[in-house]
Amino acid sequence: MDVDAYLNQLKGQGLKLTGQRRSILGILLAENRYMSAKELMDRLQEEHPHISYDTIYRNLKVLRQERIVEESMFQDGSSRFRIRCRDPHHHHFICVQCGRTIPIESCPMELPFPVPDGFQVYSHRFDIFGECADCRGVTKPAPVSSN
Amino acid sequence: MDVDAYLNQLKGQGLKLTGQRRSILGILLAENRYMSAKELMDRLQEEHPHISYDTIYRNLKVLRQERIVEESMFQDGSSRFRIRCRDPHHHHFICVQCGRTIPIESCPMELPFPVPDGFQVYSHRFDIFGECADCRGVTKPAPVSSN
DNA sequence: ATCCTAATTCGGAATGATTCCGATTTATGG
DNA sequence: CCATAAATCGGAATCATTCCGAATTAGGAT
Repeated sequence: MDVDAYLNQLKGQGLKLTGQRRSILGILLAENRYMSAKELMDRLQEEHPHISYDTIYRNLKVLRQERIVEESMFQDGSSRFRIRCRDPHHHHFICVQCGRTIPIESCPMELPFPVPDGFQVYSHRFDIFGECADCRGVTKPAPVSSN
Repeated sequence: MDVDAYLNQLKGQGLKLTGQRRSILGILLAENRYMSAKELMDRLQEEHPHISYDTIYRNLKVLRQERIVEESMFQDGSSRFRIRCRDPHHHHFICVQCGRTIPIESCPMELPFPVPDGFQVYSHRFDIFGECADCRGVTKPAPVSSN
């Protein structure tokens, strides 16, 4: 999927296609991994020297509402953002170094455990944190990240 | 397990048994659920009107290192703390209202999925967020959830 | 091409959780 | 009761995130 498809979706919602918005989308699409707001800021300043965090967070929120971006709270207490996976699964191996993600081929909700009486489930999360082959400097060929 | 057992463990490490430390342990043991630093502050001020956040966080860190307390990053980006479960499992239904936890009777790591080549697993997390029967004020069985 | 207006951006201030720091106090072994 | 390392306190600092008011801009209508 390319930037234009997403831009069209935004336009359809009456949202404006600003340079900042294009850049945020472009970076997230190119990187295809979890990024922090600060990482985005550093990259965005190349093209938009005066961009503010407000703009970054505001756009990330819009993109999240449009289901283009997904957000995950990391262990350090800050959010990371990435282009949303098109696949239905929602779980990843996550490299704590580079933010790369690799899909997990199953979902724990498939497991047959009992839900407590009266408990209303809203959401769940399942993530496996670690270090990817590249970041570990392992000699083997690195698995290609996707999704 | 009572407060004294934990206090002995701390004493064995050359740590001092201060009133603040006792109170923190006492509250966490009595509540037996995830609590925020602020919740602890509110409760602690009853006995220690001048206690500081520094003291709370410092003690929580010590207790975590002693494996007495466990910490979990919640979705709002702030940490919650609770007395560590003695059971080996580490997954919970978590009520987003009151912080109550109910153990999940399985662990997703039992599932047979492949680990990517060269990926070194450090940790994983699996939590199911929702609302418990008490907080929902339910008398009846709950509707079935999804996801 | 120009206008209009809602959407967006900007910079800086505000917020909230958490940590740091220097000065002071305290638990505990001897 | 002393010595001293451990712990506390209050307030300042930090970091991620949000808020706000004023200024700018994208995009449809004229």
